[in-house]
Amino acid sequence: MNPTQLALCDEGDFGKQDLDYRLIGAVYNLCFWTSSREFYVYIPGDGINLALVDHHGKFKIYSDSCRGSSELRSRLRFTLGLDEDLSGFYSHARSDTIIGDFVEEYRGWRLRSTDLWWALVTAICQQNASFKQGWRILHNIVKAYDKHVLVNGALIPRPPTPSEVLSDPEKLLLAGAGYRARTILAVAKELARGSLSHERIEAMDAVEAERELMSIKGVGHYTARLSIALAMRKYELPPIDRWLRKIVSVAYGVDEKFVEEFWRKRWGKWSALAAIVTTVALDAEPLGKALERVRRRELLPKVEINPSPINMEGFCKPT
DNA sequence: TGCCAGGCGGGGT
DNA sequence: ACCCCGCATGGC
Repeated sequence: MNPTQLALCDEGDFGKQDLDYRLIGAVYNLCFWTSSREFYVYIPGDGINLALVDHHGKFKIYSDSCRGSSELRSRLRFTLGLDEDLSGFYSHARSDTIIGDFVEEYRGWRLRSTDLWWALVTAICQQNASFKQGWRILHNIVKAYDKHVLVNGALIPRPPTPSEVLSDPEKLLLAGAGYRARTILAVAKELARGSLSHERIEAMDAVEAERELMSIKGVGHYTARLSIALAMRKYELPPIDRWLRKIVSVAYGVDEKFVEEFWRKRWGKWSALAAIVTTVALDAEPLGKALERVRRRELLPKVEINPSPINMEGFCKPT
């Protein structure tokens, strides 16, 4: 299969301000799409649109069609979270027991978003899996489908589309998805036949969107909420898994049964972002180690841990 | 080697 | 409204 050739469509400079593009590009990004001075990010929407962004905020947008080029730039801003005003979140988070240190130190970070399809696949891969296993599966899925775009002579991997996954579902198992494959396929089917779409979910509020996504078998609260956060930048519904539930319960002395209530009351419209930040601050270490980190107040990411959310290079290396 | 991990649904009470 | 179990897979 030939790679899709992309042409330069737009370029410019977003400016540095207080943003840390290195972090924006690195956090929870697979190794195909990051390097030491720049990163790639796919822009959700029609066609294939890929941006190359350097650590000073200079960007190039490559496209297969270059339709709506003026709009692409603002969609890229959204994808990078450049206009997300986190001051309310940070002013509150600064004094937080768990993520206080992180938000002081990593103030220039923003969450990158993805399209709904890839957000769902990402979230499904995390089901009943450690950080390492979940992201390894996702990495393996990209490799298994072996799809690329051609940009300036460089072959850049891209995620398979729902139809590509439907036409070769076996590759999900090859990638180690296990029983998660069934859920990924269910999502792919709905997206392919149009009963589910990024745009439709985007138009809903978080509660409606969650209900809609949960109508797909295999998509529960966690998967729906993480997807809504990653794809829509709507954070009011926190994806609370066993890991976060236990950590919050220990760190704040809240009964596990009331963690969700506690968390939503504490973080309000930032609940999902606070949950994601917690995983980054603790390097998404397995529960036992993460609890130990909280106990010892080691609440900043450790550069030597690889793979970790801030450095997923390790997944590209043979184990 | 088992055991189990950032879920989930189905089937019990 | 709960509790409990099985489930594919791979890491430890």
